[in-house]
Amino acid sequence: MLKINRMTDYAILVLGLLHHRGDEQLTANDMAVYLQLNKTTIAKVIRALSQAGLIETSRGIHGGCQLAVDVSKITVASVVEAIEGPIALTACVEGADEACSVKSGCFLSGHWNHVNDAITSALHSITLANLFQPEAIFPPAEFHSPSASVSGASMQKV
Amino acid sequence: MLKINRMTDYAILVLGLLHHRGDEQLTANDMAVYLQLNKTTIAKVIRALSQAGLIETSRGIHGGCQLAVDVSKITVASVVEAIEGPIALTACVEGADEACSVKSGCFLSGHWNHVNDAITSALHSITLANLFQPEAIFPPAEFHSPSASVSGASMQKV
DNA sequence: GTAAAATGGACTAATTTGGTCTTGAATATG
DNA sequence: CATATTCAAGACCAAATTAGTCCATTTTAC
Repeated sequence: MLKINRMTDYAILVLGLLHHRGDEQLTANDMAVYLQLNKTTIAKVIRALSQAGLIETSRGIHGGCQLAVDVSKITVASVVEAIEGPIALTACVEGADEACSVKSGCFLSGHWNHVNDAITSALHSITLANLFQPEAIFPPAEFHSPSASVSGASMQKV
Repeated sequence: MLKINRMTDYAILVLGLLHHRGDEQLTANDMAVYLQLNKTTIAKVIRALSQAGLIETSRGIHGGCQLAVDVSKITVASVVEAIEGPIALTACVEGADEACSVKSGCFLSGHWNHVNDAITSALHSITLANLFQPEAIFPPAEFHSPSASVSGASMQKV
């Protein structure tokens, strides 16, 4: 269905929140409260983003998270890959973890790569800076936290 | 996960088979045998493709299916849309059946459209003719039917 | 009228995804 | 050093989605 899944959606909300808060270190708990999501769910997202190098985390009593990279350098593709792994629509795409078992004889061999490349470059061409409208994001007066079910970025089937 | 789902995969196999057979009318049963899939599953795919106008069907004792449009005119996007409905990655995209409930205040409002447009145009830019390599498709000597599980086009998570 | 074919809907099973829980490891503080 | 806090990691269960099957209906050629 070519849908963005919810965890990726959350990841974008998390990155948006970190961006909004600038240098401030936020804990998983802070963000869970703001985003009205479960703490461990946010923790999962944080871990994935941290492993992908998009955010920096520190443990301990004054630990928390910060953006490791400016939002203008973070593409939608990198967020998707951080959460969902390499972008590969089908088993026939190089780098997919489940290789096509009819490799040599497969009449689509190599051609899904074109489709996949097209998608990937489309996702690479859009940064989070493009996605976040600075003036619209997180109104300073009152922080209108989008809940999970009404999240602006919430995914759905295609 | 940005994956192509299995039904869409089957649809592409069906279209590939119809293309290979040229003018010949094939029944759902014929195709199910060739593709080693269940007849009713293929029937479902046929119905969707027929409703989308990509194939022509005729009922009755000598009924069957034929391509309604040349493969050079069929884009990957049109197949995806035929099977899965309008391409929309998120709830915030115009035309999605589940409207974003924080519309006015949503800080991502309108921006998912960019992502969605990028994906959609990527899928529109690739035709089935691009996808099928005429010389590699369905070797004339013996028809090596790719089974469901080993389908060249089989989907997987991304 | 009968057989073969698509149509359509309902239902069940399988898979995937999301969310929760528990345990462990790191770190600042006193 | 003990403790509280925080991220790390994996196991697990629940929910949602997708795939597949079945059955009855309609259409059409013979």
